[in-house]
Amino acid sequence: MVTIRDIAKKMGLSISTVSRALNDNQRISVRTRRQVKEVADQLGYQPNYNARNLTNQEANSVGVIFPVNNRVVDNIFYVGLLRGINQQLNARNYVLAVAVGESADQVLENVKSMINRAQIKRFILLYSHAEDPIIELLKAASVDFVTIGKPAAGQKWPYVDNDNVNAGAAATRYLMNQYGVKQPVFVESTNGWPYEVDRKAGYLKEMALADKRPIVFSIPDDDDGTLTDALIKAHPQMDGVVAIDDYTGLKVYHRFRQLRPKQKIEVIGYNKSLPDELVDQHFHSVDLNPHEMGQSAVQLLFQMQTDRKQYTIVDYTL
Amino acid sequence: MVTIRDIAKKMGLSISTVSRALNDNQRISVRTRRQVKEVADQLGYQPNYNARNLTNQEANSVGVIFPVNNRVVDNIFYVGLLRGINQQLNARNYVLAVAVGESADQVLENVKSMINRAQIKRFILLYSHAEDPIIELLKAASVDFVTIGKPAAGQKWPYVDNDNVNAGAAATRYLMNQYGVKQPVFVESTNGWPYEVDRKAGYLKEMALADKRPIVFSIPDDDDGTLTDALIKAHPQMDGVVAIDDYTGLKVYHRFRQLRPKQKIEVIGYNKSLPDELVDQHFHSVDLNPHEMGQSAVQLLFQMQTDRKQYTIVDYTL
DNA sequence: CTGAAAGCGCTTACAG
DNA sequence: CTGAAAGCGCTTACAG
Repeated sequence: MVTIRDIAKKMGLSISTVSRALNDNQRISVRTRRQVKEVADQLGYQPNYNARNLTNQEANSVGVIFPVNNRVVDNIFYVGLLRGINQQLNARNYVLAVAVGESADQVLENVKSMINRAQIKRFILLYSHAEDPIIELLKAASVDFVTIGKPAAGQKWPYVDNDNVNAGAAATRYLMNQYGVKQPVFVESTNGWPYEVDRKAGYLKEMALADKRPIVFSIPDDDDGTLTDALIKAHPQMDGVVAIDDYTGLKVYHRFRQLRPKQKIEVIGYNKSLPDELVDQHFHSVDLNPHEMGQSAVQLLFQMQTDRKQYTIVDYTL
Repeated sequence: MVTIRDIAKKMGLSISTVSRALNDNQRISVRTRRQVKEVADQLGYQPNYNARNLTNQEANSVGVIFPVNNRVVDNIFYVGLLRGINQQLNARNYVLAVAVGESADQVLENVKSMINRAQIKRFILLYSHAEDPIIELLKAASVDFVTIGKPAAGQKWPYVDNDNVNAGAAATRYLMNQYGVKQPVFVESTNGWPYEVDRKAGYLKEMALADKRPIVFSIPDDDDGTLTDALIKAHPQMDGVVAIDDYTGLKVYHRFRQLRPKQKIEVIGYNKSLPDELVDQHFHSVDLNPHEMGQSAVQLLFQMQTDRKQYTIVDYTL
């Protein structure tokens, strides 16, 4: 292993100078800096992260925290985020460390260990929940973090998100304009996540603009189909669905097909969870561009101290 | 931050003794060990990983490497693996570091940096490809690694896998016995991955046992449907499909539905990529238990030096 | 513009 | 059974 000591010896400089040169310290002459870097390259020098982190009292890692109890289809979205995040981290010579577990306690322990033992000072949460013990921990520890998804009303922290009000309106418009849907229905869960509130607001706005009566289904995630069926039956005029996500959209679509096999319906969800080849042509999805969201999250995380910038909005694609 | 020095001072011991006691060194009396640990707990001592890693010349991290160019539906499987892996890593006070990128070169650079700068000595590959430059790098660097999926014929390294021959036979039997399928067809890609070879062998074995004529479709991943359609048309008697994976299975299922809407068909794929609520009741899937595979991968990775154990077989669920 | 020295928090060979 | 000391590879305040 070649160290800065080897470079120093070879060049007849002190290790202080070599260290400073490699870090582009202004106090070292441009010429020396260039020479040191050349020799470093030539010797195949690679900085030892553990040594640097020990001195800096800070790891060059970002902790990426997964939600507990997520749906498997959402995993598709998370890996998109991971790719975007890691692309930016690599460019900064940072390492992506993952915190994921079966229970909130497991993840909490994982994150504690990242903070206290690994000395990780920056985190990205792949979700945004109100009253999350992880968020409390991160705040208490005074480390930087960014969430994917904006915080609930009354909370405030840096985040990356889409413009969900617009995305809700655009999806509604899409069904009406592209597919001639007369009576789109909005389907939400009973969780009331911030993005649900916003997409619904967009739907309601668009319905008002089109002078149509809005219809909202609130279906718990664990509904076995009974409630979904009842709601479909209660609204014979529905011919389109704006679903809060692909999972919900596909569930409603399937129930609808069972109940009214002959009748036409267009459904749109969010997340682009499945490629077009695997879904029916009447099922659509808004792409939230996870790769770009991931990249933006890192950018936000690394410019927070200087900018105090609070959020980034990423475009959706329809 | 409390360090071993603080514990030593408080107890009137040397830091050597404290370090040894915390590491359960036999040379320290059981009594002292217990006392040191008690005081450590009481003070809220947390070991500094960067310091330890610097001394040990080895990071307490495992690099988890994603494939390039995977299909998005496979992401579901990868996150399952990640959860299994991290559960075992947390128990060992290890950190999960991810290598993922858009191109083989990006990932290669990422892994190089993990080896040379972060001093990571153990890796898990979430895939198993022949002639992979990453594998070559890991071998050349003499670090330990385990792949998910067995190596191609002629290659040899430690891995975790299912018994794919059995899984191929079981899926074929399942269609015939549970759903009365008369003529199951096997659909593979043109990639020839080891698991394809094995699942096909299982299918062929089962067909021979049942005294039926095997039919194999080889469809390139990028087929736009033309070849799939042609093959379906050429085999009017097919009433069941054993597909190499869920992606392929769903594609064939959709084409079949378009071509012969009235005719009954049962399809089975692999990976349990989608929850039951989201797929038709005639679509089935073999669960490869990624969570367990991930756990086994870590166990194998940590007992390699002692056992020279070469692989672990994890059960599938049907 | 450059260097000598201290220090980050551990582990472990050597000594007793 | 325990301790003093060296060392892992960096960064940086202090000195010149």
